[in-house]
Amino acid sequence: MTISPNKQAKDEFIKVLASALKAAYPQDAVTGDQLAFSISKAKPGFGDLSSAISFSLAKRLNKSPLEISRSIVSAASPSGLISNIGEAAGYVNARLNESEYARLVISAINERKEFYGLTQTGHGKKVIVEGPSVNPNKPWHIGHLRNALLGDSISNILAANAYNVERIDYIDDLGLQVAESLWGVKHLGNAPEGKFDQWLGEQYVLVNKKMEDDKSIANEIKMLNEKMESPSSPESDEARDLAGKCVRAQYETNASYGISHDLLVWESDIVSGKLLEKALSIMDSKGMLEKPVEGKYANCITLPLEKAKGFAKEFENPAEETKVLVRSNGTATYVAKDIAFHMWKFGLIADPFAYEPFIEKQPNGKTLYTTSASGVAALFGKADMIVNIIGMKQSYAQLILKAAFSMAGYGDIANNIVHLAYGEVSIEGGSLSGRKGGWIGGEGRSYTADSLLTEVRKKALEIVEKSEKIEDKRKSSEIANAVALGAIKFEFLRIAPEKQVTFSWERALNFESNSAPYCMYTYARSKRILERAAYMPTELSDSDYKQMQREADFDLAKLLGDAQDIVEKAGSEYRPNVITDYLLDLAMLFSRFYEKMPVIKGGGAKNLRLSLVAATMQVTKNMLLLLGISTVDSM
RNA sequence: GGGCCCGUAGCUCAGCUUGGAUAGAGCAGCACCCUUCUAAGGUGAUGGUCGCGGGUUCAAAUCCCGCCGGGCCCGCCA
Repeated sequence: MTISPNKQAKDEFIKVLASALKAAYPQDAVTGDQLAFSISKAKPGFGDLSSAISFSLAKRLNKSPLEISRSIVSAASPSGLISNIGEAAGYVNARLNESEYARLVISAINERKEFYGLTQTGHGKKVIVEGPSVNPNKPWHIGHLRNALLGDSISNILAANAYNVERIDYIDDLGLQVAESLWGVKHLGNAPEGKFDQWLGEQYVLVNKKMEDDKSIANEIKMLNEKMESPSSPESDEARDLAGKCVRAQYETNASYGISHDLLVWESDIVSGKLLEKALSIMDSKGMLEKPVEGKYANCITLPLEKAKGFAKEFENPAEETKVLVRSNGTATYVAKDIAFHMWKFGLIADPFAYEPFIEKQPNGKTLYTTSASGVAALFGKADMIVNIIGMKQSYAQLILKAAFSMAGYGDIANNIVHLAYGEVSIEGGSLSGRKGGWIGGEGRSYTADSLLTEVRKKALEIVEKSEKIEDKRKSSEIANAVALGAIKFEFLRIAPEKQVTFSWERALNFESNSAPYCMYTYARSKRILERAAYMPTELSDSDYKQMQREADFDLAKLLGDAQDIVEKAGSEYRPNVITDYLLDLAMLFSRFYEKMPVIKGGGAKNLRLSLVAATMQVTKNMLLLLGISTVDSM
């Protein structure tokens, strides 16, 4: 496995520093880790890499940072990728051998192509990413879309870091929301029309309005919900059937956004598979549970939280010292089902599920499977790590989940559950409440994921149709679609997950700078250059590399050398915005290069610049793909 | 009462995990650049008490403590 050019340069700088330090201060050992830690990118005008090691040694050596840095520089002998060592204000600055470094970067990209930027960090460990788990009784609104896009991108990024990723979508077909919708379908007397999830979501809003006037409906629905919970009752079949229709419609949205999953897990299958009983018996055997016969929690099964006190601050002084897992009426709470589900995810409970295909062919070409009453056994679950893409609101519930594993003695597992808590999406002056219908919006524009795509596509098509660069007009709608998808995805993913988002049509419809279309545009421009030049990849000679100018040419090469480190960072932090930031830097640097540096008319530098253009294209494409965004050849 | 997240330019955001050199982008506004590889672009100028106050440190947007403002949670809802 190749290590990243950036790391290679850093390693060589460390070696140079280490031997200089040994010569200058033989008595004082400095570890490689310390040196690695001290190195960062140099500020513009100070070379390429900087070490702040003199500052951390100052006290120990009882010398000023300036003095130390000078001693290091005079003892240093640059070699390999490091062409020069200098000193400024206590920093030790290194300059890279431009030709050698660019050669390293360009040949790595030429060699690895679509695999350039990928890492081995995950070593094939299995990770389950769960999301978006939208209730199966309404269409996706833009908040669900944020969840789905984060999940999709994080899955891609983890896969790029050599994790074996399984994408699971949990379907809560037994919730009160489905009961309400089912009641509506039975009693409102409306016939389905249009996209089923949209229609069902509207019924749900109507039911909630009706409930405000007629309190008795709530009781009927509660009874309906209890019947649904008992496996193989007519009501449970009806609910599953209704939810199934809705999920199929929701997966049309999935497909239009180019998102795929591996498996649907239905809450009703968790119940009929007796996961809960198995989970409770495991917890009982660890002595974690209580079954009070009197008092507030009479006839419940509860999880006392005293033992969780050391696990997190939240449990030190809680309002409620106990979490109910099974209610006095015998039904399970959400947290109980989630604990059971996670025991299955980690393979602590033998797999009771049967599986069958739900959608034969998704955007990624793979089949979507579902848990079901009939079907075959398969290899799902048994993960080493779990990433749950779930809103910030559920932080406390996710914490109890982790604490439960910790209390059961599975500390490793508790540490391997990652809750990616993302901030809520709201709209200007309102919320996206499913119940109240905030997502329906007004004036013909709704806040569903479907409607967003339609609107953005319309705007993209207007612009695309004006473009003179698109020779084949039949391709216009295809291009507009790619641009619209890119714009939407980028706009969500560029914001750090934990931030709240207030949706704005103005920003959603802006395709300039800080956007996917900007990155896609630089790709299309590059593509045109290579076409015009009838570019064929070739090995560059020493004299080609000698043509390189530090500004623009080398800056670009240097940034291209960071791709692998960026992918690794995005993966370890579960932050797609690390990728969007990098892409913007790259597109910006390329745009400057494009303005400043003639490529085809670049004379002696033509070969080198063509290679740089091709390399930038490849890296842009690879990184956009991690966000689920595809490129177009012209726009 | 307790806990979690956020607060950086008029607006939308990076940077904070691991403290280091003049705090970076984009949008809006101002002045420019298409006979030259796609102007969805580029250049320049303008715009900042990094919420406030302490502390630690040679060095704080970054770490610690305390406030203030916004959001969320602490259910036999999911």
